[in-house]
Amino acid sequence: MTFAKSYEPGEFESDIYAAWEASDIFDPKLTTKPVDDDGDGIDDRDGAKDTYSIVMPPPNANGNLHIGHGLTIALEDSLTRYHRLRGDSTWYIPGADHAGFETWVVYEKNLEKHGHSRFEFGRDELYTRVWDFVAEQRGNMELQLRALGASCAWDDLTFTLDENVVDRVYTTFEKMWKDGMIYRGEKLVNYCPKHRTAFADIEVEHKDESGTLWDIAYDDIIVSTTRPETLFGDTAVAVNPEDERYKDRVGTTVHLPLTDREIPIITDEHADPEYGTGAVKITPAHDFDDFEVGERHNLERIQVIAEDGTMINVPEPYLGLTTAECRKKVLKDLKDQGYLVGEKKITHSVAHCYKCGTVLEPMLKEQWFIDVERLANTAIEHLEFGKIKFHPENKQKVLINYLKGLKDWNISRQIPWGIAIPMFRKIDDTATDEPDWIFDRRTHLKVIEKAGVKYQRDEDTFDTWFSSSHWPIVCTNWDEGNINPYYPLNVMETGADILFAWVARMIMMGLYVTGEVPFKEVYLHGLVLDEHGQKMSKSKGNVINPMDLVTRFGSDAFRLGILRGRSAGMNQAFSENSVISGRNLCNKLWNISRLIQSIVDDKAKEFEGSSFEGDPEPGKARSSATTPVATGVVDAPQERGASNSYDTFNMGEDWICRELNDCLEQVEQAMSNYRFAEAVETLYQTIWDKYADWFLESQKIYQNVPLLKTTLETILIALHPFAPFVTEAIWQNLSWTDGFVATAKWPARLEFDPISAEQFENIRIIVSEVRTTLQALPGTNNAKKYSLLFDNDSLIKDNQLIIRTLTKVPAINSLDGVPRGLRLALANHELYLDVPENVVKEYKDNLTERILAVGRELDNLNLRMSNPNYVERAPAHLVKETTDQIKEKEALISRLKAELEII
RNA sequence: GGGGAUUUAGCUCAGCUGGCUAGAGCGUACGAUUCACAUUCGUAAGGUCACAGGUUCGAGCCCUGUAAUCCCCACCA
Repeated sequence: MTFAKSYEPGEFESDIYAAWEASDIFDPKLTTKPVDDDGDGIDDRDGAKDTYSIVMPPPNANGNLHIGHGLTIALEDSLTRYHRLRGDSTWYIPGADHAGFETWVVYEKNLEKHGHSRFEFGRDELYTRVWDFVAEQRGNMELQLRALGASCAWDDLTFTLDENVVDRVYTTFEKMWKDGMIYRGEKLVNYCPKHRTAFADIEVEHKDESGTLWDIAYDDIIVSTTRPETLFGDTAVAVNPEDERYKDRVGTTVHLPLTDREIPIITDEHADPEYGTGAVKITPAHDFDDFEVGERHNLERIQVIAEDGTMINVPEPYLGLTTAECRKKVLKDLKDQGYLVGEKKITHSVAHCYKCGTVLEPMLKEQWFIDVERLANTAIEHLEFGKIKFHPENKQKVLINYLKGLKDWNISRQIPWGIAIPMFRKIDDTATDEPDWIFDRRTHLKVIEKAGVKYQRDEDTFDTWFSSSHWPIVCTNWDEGNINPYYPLNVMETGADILFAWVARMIMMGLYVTGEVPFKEVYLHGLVLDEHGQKMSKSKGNVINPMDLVTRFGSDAFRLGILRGRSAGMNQAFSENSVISGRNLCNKLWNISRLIQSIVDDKAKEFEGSSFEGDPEPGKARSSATTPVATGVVDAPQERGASNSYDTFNMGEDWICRELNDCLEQVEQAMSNYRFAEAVETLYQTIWDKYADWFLESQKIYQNVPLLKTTLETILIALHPFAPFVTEAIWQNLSWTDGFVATAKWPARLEFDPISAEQFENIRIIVSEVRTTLQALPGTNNAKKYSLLFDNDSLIKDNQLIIRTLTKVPAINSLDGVPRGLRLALANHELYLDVPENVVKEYKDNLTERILAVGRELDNLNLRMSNPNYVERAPAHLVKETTDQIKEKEALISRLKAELEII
C-alpha cells in the first residue's frame, strides 16, 4: 500500500483491466435476469434495476483502431461506466465488423502482392481464405479496445458474420421478399471497373475535375459531350419541348457518326435550352439521366462498355479497346471525317471509387433492390413524432430530409467477402410454371433442387449496410415474442459521417423488424481533426495513432484529452497538449491520494500511541453525516467503502462539501445531456483548483480523516467514468477501500453547514488579495518578508492559521488599534500588510490604478441603476444585487482613497 | 440548385432558458521552491464576442441582412 511519487499508467493498466474482466463486472446478465410473469414487457422483480444498453459500432476486425475509434470508446465507455455507477444494469455490447468491401480491398491487395488474382479462385474458396485472414488479425483490435478501457461484455461480442446475424438477415430478407419489397432490376449502378463491383449511391465520392466538352455534328444538329466514346450507345437526341429552334426536326432522325445508324430526335425536359446548343445525345445504358430519359421514351439500351472496362457492341475498329483508347480513336476519326466541330475546357464533378479512386462507370446491371418507400415513410413518421432524440438536435431534421428523397437501395455487391444473397435462379428451362427466382437459406450450396427443379445461387453478396442495419437487433438478441429489456438501446453513439449510411438504415430496419425504433437517443460525434483543424490523412502525414498516445501518456490521459473541447456533431481539432493536460490531472489525483493516505497512516499511528478518541481535532463539530443538519442536505448518505460518516470542524470543510455537491450536480446534468467535455471540465476544476489548491492546503492544519476519506472517494467515483484506470489504481492502493471503484455506488450529496461554507469564500477573497498585493509590491519573496496585521476582525482572528498557511506569510498579529503598513483592498475587512513606508510609497501607482479600475466598475453599476426602466422591470433580486455591489464598491474606493492619502 | 453548420483571448474550445464585470486548457510574462505533486505552486497580461441594423431595462445569446470558412445531398450533355 505505498504510493510512488508519480503515477505511471503503464504499471497498472493491463493488470487492472484483467482484474475487472476476471470478475465479470461488465456482464449485467450475470447479476440481473429480467422476470416477466404477467407478460407486460416490464421487469416484475422488486427494486429491479433500470437497464442501460449501448452497442459498439463494430470496428473492422482486421484493422487497427484509429483516432475515431478512440473517441468512440471514450464517449461510449464514459456513458457505460457512469450508468453502471448510477446503479443501472448496464450492458455495453462489443462487436467486430467483417467490413465487406473494406476488408475485401485489403485482402485483394494482399493477393496481388503475392502475385495472385481473385479470378484464379472460386467464390467459396475466396470466402474461406478471407475468413482465415480475418481470424488471424482479429485479436489485435480487441486488445486495443481493452487498452482503451472499454468496459464491454466480452462474452457477448458479435461478429457481423456470426450465424445469428446471418439468420436474422435472411429472415428479414425473406419477409421483405414476401412483402414484395425486394425486386430484381436492370438499372444503372455505379460500378468500379477495378474492384468489379457495384456501389450504393452513398458510397460514391464525387470530385470536381477539369475535362473537355466536345461538340459533335449529328448532321445539322450539334451535340456536346464529355464522353465521345459512348456515342455508339446513343439511341436518341433530345431537345427541350419548348425549344423553337428544333420544332421542325422533332420526330425526324439524324445520322449517328462513325456508324450506319439513324437515331430519332425526341423532346424531353432533361434537355436544357440554355446549355450549349440545347440538343443532347441520349445514351441510356451509360448515363443516369439518359437512363431515365430512355425509360420515359422507351428507348433501347445499348451497352457498349463491358464490366472489365472495354468496348463491346461497337464497330469492329473499336471493339475491345479500353474506354480511354476508344475515346482517343473516336475523337481522331470524328476529326478526320469532319464531325468534330468544337471543344472547350470545363470543370465537372466525376464519380470515383471511394477506395481506389478509379473513375466509376455507370453500368447496366441486374441487381437486387429494396423498394424503400414503406421503410422510409415509417421512419419519417417516427422521427417526426420525436421517437428518437438526437444530439446534436439538428440531425433529426437532416435525417428526415434525407429520407424524403431516398431512392431504392441496391443491396447487391459483386465481391465474395460477405453474406451470400439467399436467392436462387432457375436453371431448368423446362419448368416454365416455376418462378425464375426463389428464396432459400441454403447458401452453402451452389445448386439446390426444389420440387424437382434445379436452381443456382446468385453469386453476389449483401451490401454490408444491409446486414449492419440489424445491429441493435442482433446484438441484444432481440426475438419475436420474448421480453427484452435491452431493446431498444438507450443510446446509439456513432460518427456523424454515417448518419445516412448506418443510422438511417438501422432506424428503418428496426422499425420493419421489431415495430420499434432501435434506440431512444442518438449521439453523433464529428471528425477528429489534427491540431490545426486539418483532416487527418496518410498523405498529409498528420495521422495521430491513439495507441501511441495511450502508451506514452496512459489510457486515461488519452480519454480525458480527447473528450475535452469537443461537442456533439462537430469536427474539432485534437492535439497532444490536451492529452498531456489529462495526464497531469491523473498525476495530480494520484498525489492527492498519496497525501491523504499518508495523513490516514500518520493519524492511525498517533491513535495507537494515545488515548485520544473520536474527534480528529479539538473543537465542536458543525455538522455530522450521522446526525444530519437541517440545511444543505440533499440525499441520505449511502454505504460506500469503509467510511461513510464524518463531521465538519471548519469553514473549509463545509465549503469543500458544498463544492463537491455542486460538482456532482453539474456532472449529472452534463451526462444526461451528453455534454462530456463539460463534465470533464467541471471535474478538472473541482479536483485541481478547489480540492487540491484550497481544501487540501487547508487540511495541512486541520486533518479531518473521515472527511478526507469520504471526499476522496467521492472524487474517485465521479472521475471514474472518464479516467477508469487511475481511479481504480488508487482505489486498489488505498488502505481502507473495498471492491472495485468500477462497481461503487455513485456518491450521495455531502452534508455541510451552508453558512459556514459561504464564510469560506471570504477567506478565499482575503487570501487572494494578500497574494495579489504581495506580488505587486516591489521586490521578490515578499511573502516571506511581510506579516499581516488585523484589527478587530473576528473572521481573520479565528482563521489566522489557515490564512497564514495559504498566504505563506510568517505571522498574523493583532494591530491593537494603531494602523500601520498597507491596508488591503478589502471592503469588509481590516487587514494590513506590515510593510515599511518606503515600500508603500513604491506601491502608490499600483494603488491609483486599482482605484481607477474599481471606479470604472462602479460607474457601470451606477449607470444601470440610473435607468428607471431597469429598476422597474428587472427582477428584484438583480436590482438588490446591483445595490449591494454599489455599496461594496463605494466602501472599497473610499478605503483605497484614504490609503492613498496616507501615503 | 437543396440542406446543415461554424465565426468568442496567440492556439483549441466552453458560454445551455437573454442578467456577463465574457470563462477554461495550452501558450506567454513575472515570481516561488527541501516538508503530496516541476506532470508543482502563486500572480498577471491578453477579447470591438465576424460585420451592419433591429427587439429589449438589458444582447455573445433573440430577429433581419451581409461577409468568410466548412460539411452533406442533387446536378453539371
